[in-house]
Amino acid sequence: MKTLTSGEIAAYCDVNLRTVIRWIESGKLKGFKLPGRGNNRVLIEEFVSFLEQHNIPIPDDLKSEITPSILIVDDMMPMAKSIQRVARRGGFESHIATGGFQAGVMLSQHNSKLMTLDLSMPGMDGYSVIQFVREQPKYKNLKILVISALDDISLERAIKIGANAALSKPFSNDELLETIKQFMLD
Amino acid sequence: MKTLTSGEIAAYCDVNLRTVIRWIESGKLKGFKLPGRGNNRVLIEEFVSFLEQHNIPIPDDLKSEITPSILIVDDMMPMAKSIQRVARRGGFESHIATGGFQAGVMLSQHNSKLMTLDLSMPGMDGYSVIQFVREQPKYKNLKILVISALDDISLERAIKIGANAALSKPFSNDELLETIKQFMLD
DNA sequence: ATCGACTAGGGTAATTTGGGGG
DNA sequence: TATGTCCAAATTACCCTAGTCG
Repeated sequence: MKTLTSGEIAAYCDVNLRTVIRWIESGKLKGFKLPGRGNNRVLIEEFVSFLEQHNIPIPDDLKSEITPSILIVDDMMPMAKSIQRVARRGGFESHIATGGFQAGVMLSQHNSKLMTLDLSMPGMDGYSVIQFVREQPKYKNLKILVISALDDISLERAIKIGANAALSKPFSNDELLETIKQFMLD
Repeated sequence: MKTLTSGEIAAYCDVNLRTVIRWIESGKLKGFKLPGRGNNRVLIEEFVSFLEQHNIPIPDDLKSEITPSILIVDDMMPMAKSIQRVARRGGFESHIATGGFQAGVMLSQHNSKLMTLDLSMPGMDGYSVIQFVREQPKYKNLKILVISALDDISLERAIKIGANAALSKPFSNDELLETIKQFMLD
């Protein structure tokens, strides 16, 4: 649980300490008070969303806390690494999950904006993953990019049940990067 | 009776160790001192109500202590339902995940205290699930109960890599309930 | 131009929090 | 690793002034 003090926030926003305290006390910036004499603390996520709401530029050292990333779900590590390289070329951070369970856990641990999903992982039903994700309100903004060597019918089915796009293997790195960009840059 | 050290509380609240000690000594946070050098301990319930009282966000891994629930991971719904019935008989709330991905997502959503894991799910490597969970500090308190029809060697292996207990099928409902109680009631 | 309401910031004293060495 | 003590730094409350806007 990373928190910021009112002083740190004042420095980030280049305003007076008192002003920050007023933001917090008026509820504009959500925070909480320590038991002592009520020193204020603000969760870093709250502060970032506060900055976004008011179109205040986000300092670089805070950006890393919330950088939207890509979750690459593929049991074939070479393939996953290859996708990761392409993502990195586009300047996007990514994480690799080689199994369904890991994917589910990592999805909530990272601020994933896009999930690439290999449909034909042995023993993992990609369709049910898509369906399950689409039933979760928490992930309604998550983009799903299906990557598979299956036929077009299968890809269309994936799209129909909630995937945002599908790439059939083999595909060029440029194609992949373009698709990634499309989702990551909104 | 689960307790926290002052250091753990300091980490949870992102404040200095000394600050925590002062909170305890001033009575703001109720705790007690060990006979030896007077090291402080705080009951987990006291700490949670302290957090609530001061509107301090409650860390995820403490939430499982407040409303403990069970995550039942089994692809065979009848089996899962059966386990759930037994759990309910003991008064425990539970959720069912029929796939690895679902399990991973639900684990983080419910902050489960106990996960029952069917080792022999088709296409899902239970061992790698156990290993992965044990690598996650966030789930260091999660108890894993392996349920399987596999031989004893397999169950021992599961225990060795991090499962807390193993039940081999078939087992009686009473056996299961006893094991569940053991973990859920600490 | 003046007023009133509001927001931001300055100064000070009191308190809390944090850091180092034992 | 946790504690007690001492000290420095940060934070807060309170009272105040300056600026903005209608």
